[in-house]
Amino acid sequence: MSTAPTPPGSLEPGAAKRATIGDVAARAGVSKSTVSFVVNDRPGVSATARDRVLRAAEALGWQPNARARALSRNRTQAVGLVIRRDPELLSTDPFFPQFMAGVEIGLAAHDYSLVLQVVGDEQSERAAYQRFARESRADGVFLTDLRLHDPRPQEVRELGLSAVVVAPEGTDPGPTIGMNDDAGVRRAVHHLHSLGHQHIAHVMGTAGYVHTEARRRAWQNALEELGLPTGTVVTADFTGASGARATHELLDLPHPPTAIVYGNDLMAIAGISAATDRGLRVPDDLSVVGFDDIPLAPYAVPSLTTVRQNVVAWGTAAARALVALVEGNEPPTIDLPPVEFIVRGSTGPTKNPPRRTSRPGGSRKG
Amino acid sequence: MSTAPTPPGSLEPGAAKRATIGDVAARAGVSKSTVSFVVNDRPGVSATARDRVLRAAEALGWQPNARARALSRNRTQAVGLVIRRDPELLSTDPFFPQFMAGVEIGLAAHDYSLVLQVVGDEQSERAAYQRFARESRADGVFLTDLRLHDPRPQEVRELGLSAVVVAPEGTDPGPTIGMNDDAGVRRAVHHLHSLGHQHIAHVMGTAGYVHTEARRRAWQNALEELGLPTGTVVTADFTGASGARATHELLDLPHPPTAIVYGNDLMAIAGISAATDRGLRVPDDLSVVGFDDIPLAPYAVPSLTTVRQNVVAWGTAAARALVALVEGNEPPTIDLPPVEFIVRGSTGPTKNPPRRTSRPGGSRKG
DNA sequence: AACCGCGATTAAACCGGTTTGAATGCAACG
DNA sequence: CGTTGCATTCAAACCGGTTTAATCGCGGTT
Repeated sequence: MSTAPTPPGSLEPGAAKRATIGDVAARAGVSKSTVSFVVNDRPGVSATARDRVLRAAEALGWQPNARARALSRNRTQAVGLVIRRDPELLSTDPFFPQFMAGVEIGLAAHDYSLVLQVVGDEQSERAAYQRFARESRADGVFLTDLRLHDPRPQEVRELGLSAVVVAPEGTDPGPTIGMNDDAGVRRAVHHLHSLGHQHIAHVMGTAGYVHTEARRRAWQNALEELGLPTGTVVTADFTGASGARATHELLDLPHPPTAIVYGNDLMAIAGISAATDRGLRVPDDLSVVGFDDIPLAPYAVPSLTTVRQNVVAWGTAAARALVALVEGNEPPTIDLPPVEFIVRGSTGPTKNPPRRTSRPGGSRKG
Repeated sequence: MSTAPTPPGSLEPGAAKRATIGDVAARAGVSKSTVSFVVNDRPGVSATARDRVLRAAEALGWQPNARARALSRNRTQAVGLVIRRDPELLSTDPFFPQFMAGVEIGLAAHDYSLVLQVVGDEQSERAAYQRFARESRADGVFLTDLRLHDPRPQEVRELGLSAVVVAPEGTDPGPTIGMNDDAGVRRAVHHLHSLGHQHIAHVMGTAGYVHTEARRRAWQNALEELGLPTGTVVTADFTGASGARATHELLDLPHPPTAIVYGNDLMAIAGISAATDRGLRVPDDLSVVGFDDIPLAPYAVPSLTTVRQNVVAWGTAAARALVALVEGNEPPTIDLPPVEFIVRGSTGPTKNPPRRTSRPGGSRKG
């Protein structure tokens, strides 16, 4: 080993302290103001001066310090995202990773950063927004997982933060990004109907969320459109365990459904597992439709028919809208790709008349 | 209640200028320095003065402005995480969400923020670290997904960033957080051996990653320990498609394995799907072991035997270590929970002598 | 009475940018 | 030739904290 001159993590000797705007100004033979004007593309700088400044900045490897800039501009040039999730759902939920990836794409062109906070409960969530605002850590925030009568849009705006709500248009008076992804549910029900199903049940996700309710309503409306009798709905909470439980509940009914539309893929796959445990075969005895099209969906046994929404595109659109909002520009017109309905192996024609099955004894998953 | 000029909650979107340290000082009848000393817990302030300051801050709802503080302390009080992922893997990978959640827990006590950047390729990744450094957006970074001979630890330190490497101890000369999760693979092989398996193959994740290679080596070493013949290994890339492909490849061999240990759950579940498509039954004809214990693992059909590591705890430990590093404190001693090996339905005794099967015609998943 | 020592307190400099208002140079105009 | 107008340029104030060095107050010594 060498005579390791630097303790791990400390500044390297090579890292001479970074150049400042003053250094650049001195080298270019102009004032700090002129340098500032140049880097901010403001008029009133001669071509020669601009040239000298750029050359000097280049030579010194200078780039404006975001900290100083944030202070004097009173803007952090960062947006915040608060993620509230059950620990279990956190690592399966396909929404956030994709949304974040999309946000980065939308932010990339504008030199904004994304500040993240993961919280477990509502109280911490509120504290997170307050912190973004009070400590000036973000100029604006995304609001996701909107609930019915959600107080957050109002609250964060009172904190002085710009906000973009990620939900179908009309959910909130402020700017919203999102679309009626429940159109996918409608297509699912029509698909099942065309296969001959008459008893189509629904397993809902956590009650109270806008998207949960929207999916339930879409399912219900589709049944009405088709003149089918009112279906059975069971409330679950998006976890696998709840999906399995809800499935058993439906299959325990005197007249069990021949098809179930789930609020997400995780519950749907757990539903397949539950049905299989009871000796039912999917799709011969029971057809299953999920929602999300997680990467595992094609590899479920049988592969899962589901609904896919382009969440990355949502993220990009939301980011662009939020940046525009923060900077006081006109929000860009957004054009989101439509939802897709993907037919795989878990749906098929009704084959057998409903027959009673029962839950297998004692064994518990987990 | 006092006549505070800006009681919390009365903020109008536009107006609402927040109290500054000067306002607090004036209200408490002391200087800015004293206020600063109080909020930073520095000695040399009388109890009465401290009391008055705290009371004034409380009344004004004041909290130091992170932007100003960042500038004068030359420290942002934020740490960065760069996520590089294939789009497909992004939404299935259980690592990042859990790691991030853990990081938040570790950061919470210290008032640090987490700045995130999601990138697609190596070049953008490098640019992301440079940006963190040049624009002073983070004081330190986490380095995950370490590759063999990874240049990043060196590079980011040259940029003047503190760094904590998330990898088994000894992988890097600097501070590392992580453990030999490959011990789980060893237990998996022993488990399979005890069930009577002699032909245990391995489907590797993307080559070149430290954890990929560690798992392969653990599998190989375990075979040697048990005196079993050298097993077959196929390289895949952690995606479902690659897992299915690798599985077919193994089952096409003249002497197909009776058990396969996969580099992650996604590939393992895709492997079950592939085997099922060929008419094999899991675990009777083929035993399968995954890695990660994603929430879906219990709901695969059959449920998946796998290895679970406490990634949240890693995140917390990594965050604590990074904050200590940034602040020049002694890194805390870390104590990570051991990996767990979870036996479910996808592994069982060898029942049938290996028999030839073949891939089903034409159909493609997706 | 003059002096010391020391904790408490504060004025002022500083961090690195942005922004304002005034000064400068120069050409065109009356 | 004195003005005026315009494009450049820059010094200085400012953003809201932290930090340094000097000052103040006061009891105890000599």
